[in-house]
Amino acid sequence: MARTDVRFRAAFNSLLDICNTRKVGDSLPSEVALADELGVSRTVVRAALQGVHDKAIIRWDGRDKAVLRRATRADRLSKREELASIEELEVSFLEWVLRFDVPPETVLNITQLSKQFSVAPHTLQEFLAGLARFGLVERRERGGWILRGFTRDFAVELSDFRSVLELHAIKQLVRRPKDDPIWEALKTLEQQHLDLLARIDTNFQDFSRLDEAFHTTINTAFSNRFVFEFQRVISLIFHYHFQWNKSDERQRNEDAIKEHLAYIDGLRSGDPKIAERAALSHLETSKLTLLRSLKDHNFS
Amino acid sequence: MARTDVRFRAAFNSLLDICNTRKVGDSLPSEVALADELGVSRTVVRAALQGVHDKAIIRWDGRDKAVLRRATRADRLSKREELASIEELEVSFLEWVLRFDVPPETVLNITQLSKQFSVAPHTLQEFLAGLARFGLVERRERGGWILRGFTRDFAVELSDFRSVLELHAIKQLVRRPKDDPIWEALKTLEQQHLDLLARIDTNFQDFSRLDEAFHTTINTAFSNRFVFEFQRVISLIFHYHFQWNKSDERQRNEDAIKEHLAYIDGLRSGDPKIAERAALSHLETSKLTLLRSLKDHNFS
DNA sequence: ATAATTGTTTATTTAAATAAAAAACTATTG
DNA sequence: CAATAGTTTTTTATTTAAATAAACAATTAT
Repeated sequence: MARTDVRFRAAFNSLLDICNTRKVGDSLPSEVALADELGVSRTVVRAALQGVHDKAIIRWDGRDKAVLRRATRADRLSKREELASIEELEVSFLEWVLRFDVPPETVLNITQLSKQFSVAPHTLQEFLAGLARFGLVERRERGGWILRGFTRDFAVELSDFRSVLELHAIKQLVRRPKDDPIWEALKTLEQQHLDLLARIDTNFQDFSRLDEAFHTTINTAFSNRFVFEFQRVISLIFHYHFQWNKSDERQRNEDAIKEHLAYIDGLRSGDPKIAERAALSHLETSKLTLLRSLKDHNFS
Repeated sequence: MARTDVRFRAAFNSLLDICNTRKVGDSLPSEVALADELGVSRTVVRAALQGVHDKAIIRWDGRDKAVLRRATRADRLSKREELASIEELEVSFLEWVLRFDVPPETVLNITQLSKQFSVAPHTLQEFLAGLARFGLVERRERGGWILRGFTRDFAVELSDFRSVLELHAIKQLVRRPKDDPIWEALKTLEQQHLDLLARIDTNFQDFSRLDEAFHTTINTAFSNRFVFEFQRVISLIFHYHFQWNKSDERQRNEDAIKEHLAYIDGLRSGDPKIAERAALSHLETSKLTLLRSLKDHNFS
C-alpha cells in the first residue's frame, strides 16, 4: 500500500453511522453532500459506498441509494493506529536528546528513530530538515544526519539569542497603554507565581511550566512570526533542561519565581531601564542554570 | 533504479585513470587504499573493479589485481547529469518566488516544481520543510504545501527582525578593540563603496552584492549560529528584491551607499548611540525600499 | 433549460518497495 | 597478527504505485 487508507476507513465507518440514522428503505444523500459531510473527496465517498454496497447494506445504482439493512458492529472496519504528528514528534525528539544526553556529533539513524518515535521515516526526515535551520542537526556529506548536539557553545548562543529577542520584546512591552490586555495577563501570571511561592516546598516542580508561560507571554509583545517560531524551540529546550536538572531544584525555582516577580514589577514601572535591568538579571540566571545543568549531565 | 549510480560511474572512471597511471602488468593497490583514494566505500570500489575486470582491463583474483591493457575513451562510462544541490535549490526557489511575484497562498505543486528546479521531489520536500521554520511556506491540512508568501506583513516582520539582530551586532561591534580584524574588513568595504560611488552612473547595479557583503560583515560581530542561519535567508530576500526593483534604482543605490558610509563612520566613532542612530536610519530606509518594491510589484 | 448529480479521467501526494552505497563483520593470506 | 579480501547487514535516495483530490464530461430530474 502506498498512502495509508485511514481516511477511507474513517469515511466507511462514518457512512455506516449515516446509514443507521435512517430507516431501512430510506435513500441516502448525493455523493457531493456525503463528501461534504464526511470531509473527504468524492473519490473516497464512492469507494466507501462501493464498500457498503458490496456488504449488501445499501442498494446502489446511479442516483438510487437506499438502505437495505442496519449496519452491525461486525460491518465496521478496524481503525489502524495513527502515527504521531509532527508536533508530537518535536516534543519526543527533543525530550530524547535532552533527557538521555545524546552526545554531539551522534549519527542519527532515520529508520531506527522513526520506529522509536513511531512515525513514518519521511516524517522524521522532514522534521530534521526543519531542525537543521536551527543548527541543531546537520546533513552529512553523503546522506544521513548528525546531531550537532547540545554543546556548551550551543547553549550560550541559544541563551544569547533568547536574550536579544526578549529584551527587544520588553522595550515594546513597557510602552503599552495601561488598558492593554498584556497587563491583565501579567497580573494573572503574578498571582500564579505568588500562589506557587506559597506552596513551593511541595509543588516546586510546577515551576517549569509556569516559566514557559511567563516567557511566552512576554515575547508576544514582539509580534513577529520569526520570533514566534524560535520561541517554541527555545522554550522546549529550556523547559526540558530545567526539568531534568534535579540539583538544588527547590531553591533554584524559588529564586527564579522571585526574579520573575521583580521582572513583572520592572515591566510595570514603565521605565525601560528598570525593566531591562530586571530582565537581564533573570536571563543571566537562566543562562547560568542552563550551563550548569549541562555540566552536571556531562560529568555525571 | 533506486539511488542514482553517479557515485559508481565517477569511481569507475577514476579507476580507469588510476589504471592508466600504471604500466601494463603492474598491480593495483588494495581495495581499502582505492576506496580511500576515490573517496567511496569498498562496496563501490569492488563494483568498479568488477566492471574493469569484465572489460578485461585488469586481471582480478583475490589480492592479485594487475593491469592487462590501457583503458581507452570508449571504456569510460558517460556521466549522468547531477541534480541540483539544496543550496542551489534555495537560490532558484527564492529567485522564482521573488522574480515572478508568486502570490501569497499559492499552492505549491511538488511534482511540477521538482521538475522545474531539476531536483528529486523529496529534496524539494525537505527544502520546504526547512522554509516552513521561517514561516515562508506552510503544510496544508491534507498534504501539499502553500506559499505563505511575500506579503506586506511578512516584509515588515522580516525587516524588524533583521533590525533587532543587526542593532545587537553593532552593540558588540563598537566595543571591539582597534586591532580587531573587523575594522580592517570595514575599511576594505568602505573603499569598495567609495569606488562604486565614483562610477555610480554606469555600475549602480553592482550595489546589491556590496550591500549583502556589508550587512553580512556587520552581523558576524554577533557570532551566533541562529543569527547566521537567518542572515542567509534575509540577505537572499533583500538581495533579490532590490535587484528586481528597477524604479529609481540609480538614485536609490547612491543614497544607500552614502548611508553605508555614514554607518561605517558611526561604528568607528565607538559611541553606541551614534552608531545605533546611523544604523537605524539605514535599516529604516531598507525597510521602506523593500515595502515600496512590494507595492510596485503588486500593482504593476 | 438548467441545476444537480453521477460517471470518468487526470493529477498529485505520499507510503512502501527497491537498488546503491556504506559499514560491519568474518575469513584468509603473507 | 596485521593487512587484505569476502560476505552480510544496515541505511539511505529514488522510484513506484496506492490513495486521494480535483477536474471534466455525461446524464438525470425538476
